[in-house]
Amino acid sequence: MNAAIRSPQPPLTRSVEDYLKSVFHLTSQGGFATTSDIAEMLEVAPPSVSGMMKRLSETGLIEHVPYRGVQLTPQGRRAALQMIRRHRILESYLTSKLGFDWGDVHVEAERLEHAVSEKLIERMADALGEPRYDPHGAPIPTAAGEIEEAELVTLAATEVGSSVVLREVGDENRERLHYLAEQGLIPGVHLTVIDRQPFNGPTIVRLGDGTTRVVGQELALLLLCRPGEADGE
Amino acid sequence: MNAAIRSPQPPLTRSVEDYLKSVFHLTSQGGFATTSDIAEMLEVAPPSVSGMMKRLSETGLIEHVPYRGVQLTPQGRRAALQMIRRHRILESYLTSKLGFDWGDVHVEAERLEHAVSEKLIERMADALGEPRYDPHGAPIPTAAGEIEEAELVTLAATEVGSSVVLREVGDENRERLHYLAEQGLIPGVHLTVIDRQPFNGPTIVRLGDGTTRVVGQELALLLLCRPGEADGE
DNA sequence: TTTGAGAATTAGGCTAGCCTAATGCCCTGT
DNA sequence: ACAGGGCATTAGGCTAGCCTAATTCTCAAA
Repeated sequence: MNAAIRSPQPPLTRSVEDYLKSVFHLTSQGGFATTSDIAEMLEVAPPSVSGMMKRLSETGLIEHVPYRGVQLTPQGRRAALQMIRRHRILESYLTSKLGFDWGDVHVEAERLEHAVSEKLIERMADALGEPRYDPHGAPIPTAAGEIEEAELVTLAATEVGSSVVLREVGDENRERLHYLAEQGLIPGVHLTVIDRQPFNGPTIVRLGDGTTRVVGQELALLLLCRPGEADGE
Repeated sequence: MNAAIRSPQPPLTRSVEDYLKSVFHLTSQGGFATTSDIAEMLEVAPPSVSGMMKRLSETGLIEHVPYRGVQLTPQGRRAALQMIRRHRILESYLTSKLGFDWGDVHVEAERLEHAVSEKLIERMADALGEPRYDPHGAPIPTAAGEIEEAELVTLAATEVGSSVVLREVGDENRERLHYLAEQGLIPGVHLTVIDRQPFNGPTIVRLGDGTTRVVGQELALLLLCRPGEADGE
């Protein structure tokens, strides 16, 4: 067993790194990542995914159950978390130190994450004071490969009358992020759920300053909240 | 003429960017860059260069005179200078803002220069106060694509008895750069050329603080100096 | 003026990643 | 129990970049 382990393992290609990240995200709720989900996420054709999955399972980064899907091996998970750490540290650095807008950092980080050295990432993390969350509120894996798993619920699923804290915005679309920031809907803000219209209608929330927002279902599904009155961070 | 120009020109690949940089450096003294020089600089086989030169001349980035060599077209020169700007801004940023050693920044910048956006480079340049020289003293091209051309002479070619200012270290080797820094031989320092041993022997210089250094020919060829008593920068 | 060394190019092959078209598998609904 | 839809996989092809081996060109020296 484990014939796939070679001592000086070759560095991963950009493509491989992207595939691993996709599988990580698609399996974060448990279960398998399917070929077509990966294909859609990476914007490639399904046969390209099949081919890559074969290669990755040969090198021991994923476990492939034909016609069922894939999961990361511990080795694959480690690599994926490293990429996610890079991505989120980069996003944090670009916003904090170089004045980038939170709607712009994703694409920038997406390219840079494949080019930065471990050393550079740790210097950035250090300069930032070892941040635990990126600008969108997503947890940053530690250098050791641990990631916080919070139990968050989408704003669309909160109970009317309850109070929640917006913890994370699960989106990377520039325009949507700009809009949300304008509305003051950014990680850390306290929300009281005033009402929700039926038939997947909008959720109405009150912010800390007493103003209200009407949040459509599409956006409400992206706003991940921690229930309860508790204070943020 | 100029059928090669397409309106939405495709982005250059990493390889192409590297070839253009090589040609730029190899032709900086005028003349043609030869296939084998490019091959050596990029550590590829000569036929790979021939193939790439063919492609690049088809896309109008270089001018290829078969069996003679290549030169950059204005378009190719623009692209090369952009890469060099990126590289040198990155080196400057890494040393100034993230505490990197001047011996380490080259390899890091070499990877990053292909992944950074124009916007990021300009933010970095801005954060640095639009630096004109990188940590090794090399001039940074402007965003508009202009680069300073100074008339420098290697320390090995200076006149015994003259005073010079060390302006630039034309090297990217980690160990050599560390050694030079230890010796205080960094851009900006004033040197008086005390003596030079015959048969390509070492050059002996006195620093501003009165101490002397014995600089072997190999290193002396890398130290680019501005002659005369004039003050630095 | 010829010749041969050395440089450049052409010929032919390989891998990584992608594609489309063809085929195969799985499972649900009748 | 099986037919068919939908997803996955295999088959076969393409490009960018690299390689080695074979060939061609250039130029200087005899």
